[in-house]
Amino acid sequence: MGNVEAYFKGLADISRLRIMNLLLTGELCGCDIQYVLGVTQSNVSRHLTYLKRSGLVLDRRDGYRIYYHLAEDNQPEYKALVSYLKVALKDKLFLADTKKLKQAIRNGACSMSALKPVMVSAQSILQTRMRR
Amino acid sequence: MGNVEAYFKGLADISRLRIMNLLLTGELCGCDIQYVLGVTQSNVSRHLTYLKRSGLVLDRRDGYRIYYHLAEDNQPEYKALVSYLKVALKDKLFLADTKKLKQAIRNGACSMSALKPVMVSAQSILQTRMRR
DNA sequence: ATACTTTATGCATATAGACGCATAAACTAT
DNA sequence: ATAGTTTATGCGTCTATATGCATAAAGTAT
Repeated sequence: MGNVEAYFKGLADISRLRIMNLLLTGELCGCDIQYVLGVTQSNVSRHLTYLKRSGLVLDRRDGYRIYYHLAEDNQPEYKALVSYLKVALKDKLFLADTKKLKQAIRNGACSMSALKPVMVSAQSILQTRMRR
Repeated sequence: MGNVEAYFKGLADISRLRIMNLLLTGELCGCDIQYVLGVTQSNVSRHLTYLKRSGLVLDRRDGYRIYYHLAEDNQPEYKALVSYLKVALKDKLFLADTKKLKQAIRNGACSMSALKPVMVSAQSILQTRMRR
């Protein structure tokens, strides 16, 4: 499968578009993404696997967290795609997600807890809520 | 479904990417596209229906032919997408398709037969071949 | 009317995608 | 060791796509 086809298949889903929108703001761990999207953990994991398989996203492990980021591929195809996404992801849903992410980070969500170990992560809040 | 999501779903298939690549060169009827892609007529028709439903392609009837063309949407999202496609569709397959299309037109394929009614269309050649 | 060209669609089938639940796996912390 | 946090995956289910064949539908031409 060619790169372009893989890219489009990777982006042909609203959840994955929302994830890409969040990753445009920088590197994130899965629990941050789960918190913003409000879906199950397995759902986020599978979409991230799909994005990695499509060549759109890379990851790195840090402790028990895995941080995901855009592929930063040097190929002009990829750079042009990222430019397009920045223009295209302007719907209410995407803006709301970005806002929610920023609030979560301000409130000491997952991506901040490396600096503030006392804070609990976004996912742990979410899972506690779900158990009730 | 938002525009962007519909666009990506519309482009998440190699046949539809090949069709978009051909339409970047200008308006075409279905039989031209069928000839270049070398697939069945119902296959082309269904992919074109999908592209129309996604808002990527429009059509107009002229006699018993239907001509398909890019949507020429004024929305910046769409213009940026077309710009991206022009950059991204550079693989061998797409270049070969474009070349084959130009040869077919030179040889009096479907899209030329309005000017040269004596010529037979690309599809009629193809269907005759298939019948044998 | 009839034959011809082009396009669309009903039907059947096969594959891929999306989802939640439960659980495993990787790693940390005590 | 044991408990906790985060991520991945096996399983079942449901929906969406992709495809070809045959045929209908729309329009042309004689």
